[in-house]
Amino acid sequence: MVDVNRDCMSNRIQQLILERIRNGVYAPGDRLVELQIARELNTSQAPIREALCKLEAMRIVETQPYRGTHVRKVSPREFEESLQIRGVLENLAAEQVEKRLLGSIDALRQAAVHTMTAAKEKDLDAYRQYNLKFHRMIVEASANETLVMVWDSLVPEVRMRMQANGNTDLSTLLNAANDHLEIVEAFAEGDNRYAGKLLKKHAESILFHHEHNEPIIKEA
Amino acid sequence: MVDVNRDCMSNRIQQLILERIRNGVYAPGDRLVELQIARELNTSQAPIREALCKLEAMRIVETQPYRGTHVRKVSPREFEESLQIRGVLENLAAEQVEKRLLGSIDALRQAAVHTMTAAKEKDLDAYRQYNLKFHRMIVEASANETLVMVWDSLVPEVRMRMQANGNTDLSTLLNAANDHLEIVEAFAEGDNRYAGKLLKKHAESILFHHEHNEPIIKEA
DNA sequence: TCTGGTTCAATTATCGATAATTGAGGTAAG
DNA sequence: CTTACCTCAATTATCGATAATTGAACCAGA
Repeated sequence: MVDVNRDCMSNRIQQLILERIRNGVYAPGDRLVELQIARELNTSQAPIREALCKLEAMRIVETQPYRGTHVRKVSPREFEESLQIRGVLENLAAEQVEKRLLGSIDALRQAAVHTMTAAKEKDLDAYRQYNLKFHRMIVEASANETLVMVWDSLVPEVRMRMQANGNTDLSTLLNAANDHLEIVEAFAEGDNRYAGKLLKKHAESILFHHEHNEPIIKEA
Repeated sequence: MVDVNRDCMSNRIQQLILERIRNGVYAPGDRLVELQIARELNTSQAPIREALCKLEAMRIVETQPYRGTHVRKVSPREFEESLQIRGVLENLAAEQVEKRLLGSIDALRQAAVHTMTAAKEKDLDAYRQYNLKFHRMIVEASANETLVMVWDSLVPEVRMRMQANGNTDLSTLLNAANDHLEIVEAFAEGDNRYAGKLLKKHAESILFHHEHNEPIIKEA
């Protein structure tokens, strides 16, 4: 029995569904039937609806009146758009990173190193984890809460899309991990502006790889 | 009796509440009691909850478990953060605007002219309306749906904050409107890159005005 | 075959009632 | 006077049941 300890039922359910989408239990396009989940979790329809409502807000699922809720599909196009936007957001973040916040430069470097290790070992899960951590650390270091929120809102799409297609050949990962190391050093030298430019280029470079890599899964 | 014609109750209610927040019927910080609104609108609690859930997703209101929902207050800081982010987003948008989409260059110019007219006439409402239109047209012209969404998500905060404080002295508006005209001409000449830079500077300039203009209303 | 209508099961949207939680106010011990 | 502990009214979270809507299957007439 899966059980997350959170405040209200609806929040726990939200987490549960999110987890299932991550694990592929619910795949993009799948329909989520409220009463069905309710029965399974021994609750009523209400908390399920709320959970789905919040997930819709996160753009993880899509709901149409009287027609149900589906796990959202992220098109290659949308993936590319998100990536590009993340690029400029991270560029902005980097420029705003303050010295005092770079006390965590070692932690950042460590995350970067971890992505490299994961890339070499072809450990995709580990790569994703540390990649996410690396980028988020930078965004957080900007001390710009709104920026963090907006950035966060774009992450699920990227993750979902990465899950969906196989654009993860070794060279792409290695190049990306190498970018990370360069970016860390730019920060270490206090050249935030340059770090920002590298981050933007980093995003564009992944974008390039993606565009020239035929997606394995076709959209409907 | 206010009545919006939309599909489900919850959507209509969402629109209604949104309208009331815009009109100041519900002010920032106000608490929205579910059953109270339900009684007023002759519905049950459920659709109200859903409407509030969606508004929370839009970051118009804030909800804490068992502690209710309040109209969100946008701090000067958050306003500034949003503005800055909009700046880089619009910069990106401008770079992506395609020629064929600039068939609407006249419409864009018209919006810009309207902001100038409104500024001269000190018609704040009109200014807001055309300012919003002007900026959104550019973002839309990028043909980047994700960008439009992210940008949209930042607009309510700006509006709410503009409503809350009085940083609208004539010179600020006139300068801003003048920026608009310059931006249009950059687009007209096909120099999207330059237009993008102007847009970013435009945001920064408003930011500057805002930072050096003591907010009238203090935060709690 | 096609088009338009009809029925029906499945599902979402809404309802009215109940359980759970909070915050305010009171109260007594220290 | 303060702190910890109660009590209770107000409100949110959840429940079980019902109304509204959809989409598919079926059917009849051109």
